Amino acid sequence: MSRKRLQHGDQNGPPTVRTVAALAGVSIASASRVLNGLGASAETERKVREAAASVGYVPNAVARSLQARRTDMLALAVEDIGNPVYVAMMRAIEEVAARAGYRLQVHATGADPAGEVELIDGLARRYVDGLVISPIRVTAAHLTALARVPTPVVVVGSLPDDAPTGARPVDNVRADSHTGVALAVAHLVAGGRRRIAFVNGPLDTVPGAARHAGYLAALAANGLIADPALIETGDFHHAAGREATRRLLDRERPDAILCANDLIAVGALHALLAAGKRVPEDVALVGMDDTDLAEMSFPQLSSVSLGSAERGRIAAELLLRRLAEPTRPAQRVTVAPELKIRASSAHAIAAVPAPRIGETP
Amino acid sequence: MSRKRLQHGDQNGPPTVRTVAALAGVSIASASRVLNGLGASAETERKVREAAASVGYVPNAVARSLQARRTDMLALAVEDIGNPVYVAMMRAIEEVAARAGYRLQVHATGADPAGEVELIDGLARRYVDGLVISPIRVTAAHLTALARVPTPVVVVGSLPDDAPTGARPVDNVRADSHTGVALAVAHLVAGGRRRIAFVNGPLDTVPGAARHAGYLAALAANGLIADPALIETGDFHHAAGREATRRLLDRERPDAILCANDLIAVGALHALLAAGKRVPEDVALVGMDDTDLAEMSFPQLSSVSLGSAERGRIAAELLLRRLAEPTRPAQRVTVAPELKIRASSAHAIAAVPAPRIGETP
DNA sequence: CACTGTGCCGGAAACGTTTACAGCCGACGG
DNA sequence: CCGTCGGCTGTAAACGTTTCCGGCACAGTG
Repeated sequence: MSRKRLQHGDQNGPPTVRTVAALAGVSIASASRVLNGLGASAETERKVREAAASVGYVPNAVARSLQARRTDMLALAVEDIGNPVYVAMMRAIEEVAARAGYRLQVHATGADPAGEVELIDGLARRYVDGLVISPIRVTAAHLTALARVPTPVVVVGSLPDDAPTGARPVDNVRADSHTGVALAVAHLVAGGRRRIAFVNGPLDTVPGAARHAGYLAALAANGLIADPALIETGDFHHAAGREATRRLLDRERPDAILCANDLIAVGALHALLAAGKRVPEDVALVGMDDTDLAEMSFPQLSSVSLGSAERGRIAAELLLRRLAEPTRPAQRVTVAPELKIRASSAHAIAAVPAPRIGETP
Repeated sequence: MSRKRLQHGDQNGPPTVRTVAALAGVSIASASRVLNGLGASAETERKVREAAASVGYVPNAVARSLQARRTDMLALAVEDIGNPVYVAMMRAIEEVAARAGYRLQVHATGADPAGEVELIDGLARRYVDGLVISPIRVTAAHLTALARVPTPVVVVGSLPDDAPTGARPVDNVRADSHTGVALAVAHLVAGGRRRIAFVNGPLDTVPGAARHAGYLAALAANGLIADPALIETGDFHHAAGREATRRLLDRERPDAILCANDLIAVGALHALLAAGKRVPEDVALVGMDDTDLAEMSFPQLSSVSLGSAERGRIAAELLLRRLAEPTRPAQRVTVAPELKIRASSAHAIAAVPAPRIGETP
């Protein structure tokens, strides 16, 4: 089939600005100007608007993007878009983005570092104006990729302090797990608990490592000695939390359990109730992240909010700000943790504000 | 500032295919061909690859989209991207899309019908190749928008049967709430329950209406008479479920509660336990959607799976299929419900397969 | 030796916008 | 009466690709 290429005059496919211009009897420049609300005479304006309406003209976003060199789209990359923490983050980011006229694209990285790096490198294709990424492990490859990428990126989660702040400034928003854990431990101690177990996720992840360190520090700050037998690790999910707690209970008699995660905590609650323990009378339980799950369990779960939604909101705002102002210095924001006390760890003096770290009892 | 517009020869901004071509000493056509793996002599191939590597050339996705008239991007629009049902759906869609080389864009519509219609109409801007939308209420405006949109759309959820299957075929995947409710009721009846209450979401939503009708029909099929006092409605969330159940318990003595939703069911569980009821001994409890929550509550929650992930997967596949084959006839897929029996409704004969609807005991 | 394929190559058009620039025309001030 | 100015307008370039098509060199065939 040797059909000639379509010429401009043809009336195929959706109407373009030239269709409108031709119909209105003006140049495409004038048509474009009217359509964008720039100056034009009343007469031209009328003709163009009529023509556009009559053919149902809608501007093509891709062509506009090419010319404007912006896509009005942001991307979010997290390990698992089903994890409640990331869901909260995503929701906040979507909201900020939508309000600012940006659309949001999501990527599930599956915690594959190679895939994450590929994604970062892919930004050079410029299909997106900016990226929020929350890598669960940060490798050297991440850092070099970040240093050479031409598109603004905000990293949610800790970045090594010696990160090469390459040519491009990378904004960073992080949780303060360390203080968060301290709040929880102080609260449990204030409730008279002394054998405080800790069920953690993998130690080679950013949050796993931070929470482990925080736990040890908090025990010390409260004059307790860390007993390795009270520490269990699994992954960050619910089934792992249940198993880990089961192992723990077979071995020890903790009077409180701190979990690195609400998912783990819900699993722990399961194991505790199944073992006939009363919560909080026999064992107090505290989770982290303060996801929706915390309010949904019974008894309701005390949890340390690390501000997932807040971090998402801030990350999105930093990204927008950088898009507006590409050369401003890189910024690091740490959001303060907050302990939400609920039934799973209630005690007589629950109403007392959690003591500050460093106060030895 | 009256700086002259950049001319082609300049070496500003990121390298383009002309940069590469110039560097390799070939035409842009040849450069493009090599870069796309089309035919070229070994010599040309080498020169172009070297040039591309030396300047770190990366093709611009927007320009490519403009020329190819496709964006390799799909969109998902749901009321709330935080709702576990939609999260499951989104996860499945993202996976199918990613595997096929598409990216996924998400929109939270906030159940605003006007916004949804605007979104559908916005597809004419062609910033996306296809859309999966799950409107919680379907208005006439939705239907007319669907009929005129130039981009493939898959609707998840029921569509009126008399929907004008406009010029464009709209694929449709739906849950079978009706049968799902029937499974749950039959199971409860088989466990000896007779006063089966129903806590529903709003009746003017697609799922609310379907589940209500299913409940009435299932009671009738099992020879029970519907007691309006056993029916409560709220919204589809956890707090509403708790409140509704509280009201119900103040008034009635149900021996089972069926909830339109796992979120509602978790709220109901809360109210039951807080009221000192034993679950399932005093009151059996069954939710719907079989979200992750069901496994996380204690006791674990029986739930009717309506296949959210499955529906997402199918919707994505239908969309991809239609992109490949735009003119195939519209397809409607209904996914079969499945009752997952867990502790919250366990009974002596739980091992017996749920009786089929229509069998009167 | 003339003719016809066959591969490669480069020029240029096309995708659908926005916008710099120059031209035109009427008004207005000197 | 002339110069300038300001408002509109149209031409064309640009954003960065892909691809149609014509041309050219070379090999193979009669």
